[in-house]
Amino acid sequence: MAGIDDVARAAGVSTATVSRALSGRGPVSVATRDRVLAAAESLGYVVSASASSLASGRTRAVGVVVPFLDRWFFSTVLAGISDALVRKGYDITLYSVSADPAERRRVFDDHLRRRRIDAVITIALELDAEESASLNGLDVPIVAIAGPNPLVTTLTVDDLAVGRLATTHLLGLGHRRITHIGADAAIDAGSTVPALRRRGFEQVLAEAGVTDARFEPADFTIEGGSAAAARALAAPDAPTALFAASDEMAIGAILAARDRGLRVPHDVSIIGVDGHELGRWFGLTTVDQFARGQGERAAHAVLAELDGAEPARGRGTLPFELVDRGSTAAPSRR
Amino acid sequence: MAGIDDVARAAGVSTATVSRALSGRGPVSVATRDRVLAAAESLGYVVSASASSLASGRTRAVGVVVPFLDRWFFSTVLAGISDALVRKGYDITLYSVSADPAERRRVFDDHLRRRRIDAVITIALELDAEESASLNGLDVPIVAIAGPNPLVTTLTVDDLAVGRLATTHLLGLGHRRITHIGADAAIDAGSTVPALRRRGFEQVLAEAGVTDARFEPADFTIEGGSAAAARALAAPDAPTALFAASDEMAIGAILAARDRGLRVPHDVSIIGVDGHELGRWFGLTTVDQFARGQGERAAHAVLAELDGAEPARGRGTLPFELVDRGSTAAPSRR
DNA sequence: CTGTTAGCGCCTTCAG
DNA sequence: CTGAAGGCGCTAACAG
Repeated sequence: MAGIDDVARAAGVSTATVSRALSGRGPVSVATRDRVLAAAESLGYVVSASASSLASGRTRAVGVVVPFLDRWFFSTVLAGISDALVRKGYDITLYSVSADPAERRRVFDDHLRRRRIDAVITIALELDAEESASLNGLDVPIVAIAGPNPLVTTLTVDDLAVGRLATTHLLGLGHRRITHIGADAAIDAGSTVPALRRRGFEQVLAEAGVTDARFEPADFTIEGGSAAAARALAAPDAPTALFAASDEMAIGAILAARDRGLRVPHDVSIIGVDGHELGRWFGLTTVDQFARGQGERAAHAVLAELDGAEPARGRGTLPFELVDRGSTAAPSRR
Repeated sequence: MAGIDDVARAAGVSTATVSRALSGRGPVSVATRDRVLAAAESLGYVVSASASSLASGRTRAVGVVVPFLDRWFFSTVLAGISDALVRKGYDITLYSVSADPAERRRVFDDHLRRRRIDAVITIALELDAEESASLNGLDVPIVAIAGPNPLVTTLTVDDLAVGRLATTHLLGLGHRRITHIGADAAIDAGSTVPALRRRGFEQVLAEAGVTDARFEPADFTIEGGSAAAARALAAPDAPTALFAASDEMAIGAILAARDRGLRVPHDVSIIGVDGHELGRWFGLTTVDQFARGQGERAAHAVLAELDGAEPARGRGTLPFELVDRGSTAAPSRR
């Protein structure tokens, strides 16, 4: 494998000049640069990441930390990040943190601290104080796609508003008996994404004078959503509408409704959150949060900081939008 | 950030000893080792990946190359790989190659050659000769999860047998008019996964004396499968069964059948391939190929080679299995 | 078992 | 604009 001195020799210059020509840092005459580029090309020279990193402190890699790889939202955000980063010549180092606390600690205390990355993006991770500190200690740009976390720079959807939007939509159609399907977190857990969506739901209901804010816990899977919906719909005074905190749960709800012989939206309206591609096939009305775009935004934010931009302190705001595909309508009964 | 000499000083030994104690390579007395470990721990020392790689040639990272991140099969295999690798202290560097040939070349000619990884796993990539050569030139263990490719070590499902199994199942139920929904590749393209599944289909049909091997091309998405099924079912002499080369297409086919008012399996039987988790919700009969397990297998294969095992030359065989969930039955008409 | 001593391959002042 | 030279932080012989 060719090294930098092979290129230097072939181009008749010093290794310093090769380095400058190839990295674009420091002045090199056009003629020299072309000669170097040609030599590098013909020798198939590619700079060694470790040598370059060791000498320069830059790695041309971004770490991405996710809690799940095999769920739609995460792989879609990841795809967005990858697109944007590859285009700029960055590699992605993937850190998948499991539920196991010991393994999770190892990722933060060991893997992430190997100085292998120039920046970090976390996706929907609830970082505790220690983890936030550990990330900040890396001394690299960090962007968290997540609910607001005062400890790191975040890019976040206003999930309170998301919850309000979905609920307002149902209320506007005339629904009064509405069940929210969401995470089981204690509502006062405060700022987690599921808690915010739920609080938005309750706020709007309260403002409309609806005192009956129903709730069924579920785990953000189709299966969980299906079970939660089945429980809700089995009640004697069944809800006329379901608001699920994710599209996967909403799809589960649609399947559960069908199982009970209920037509959507005639017998029960269902709305989700996410913009899952599958939603289209179920005619699912949802609050789209443009997952892929979130990944791209995060990547751009991180790249900008690496280019010397001011770290976007605090919170960036991510867009969301109601997409009506027909799974909600006015209630046919009261 | 603490360096190796800080640890050496704190433990009262040389840096060489610290290196040996921490890496486990080379002899160190238990007492010394414990002292070093304690010092490292209390200083929060983590070895620098670039310095260590440069000196040792090892990176403790494995590259994973995928064509898509946001499709179920790929993210599921990736999750399997990640699980197995993280447990051994390896990082994953992700290379997502797009359809754009120029970008694709950059991944093989530039990114992968930065000597940032100790091994490579490719998922369902059809490598041309140049790309295979490029990978082999890396001089690291390579495992390709893919159709047989003589140029690199592969871990492959016998997709001819998969095609035969699905078709035999339908034939056994009494179907004779069967449409295969698969990739549009010319059948003689030979050894690609979709081509093999299709060939298995045609072989079994021919052996049973069925001369009418129907085919509809599609792109492995729900949407494509739906459109292909719609075309097939619109024919005057409509098929009584559909064999889709992926579960996503099979789900699309189920949706298309429903759209036409057909009941599955009463009016039309449908079988897929993959073991997609969603299949359960559609009662989809499929040939499961255990995607997550494939990732784990690949990771273990690569780790074994890194541990000095002989490269498993040639092809490893991956399991598959018919899972009957009820979307196939005897034809009700002829 | 442990310390000393060269690098690993490249980047980056510092002169020229 | 270009070259010389000293590290970047760690590992791997080689002695002892």
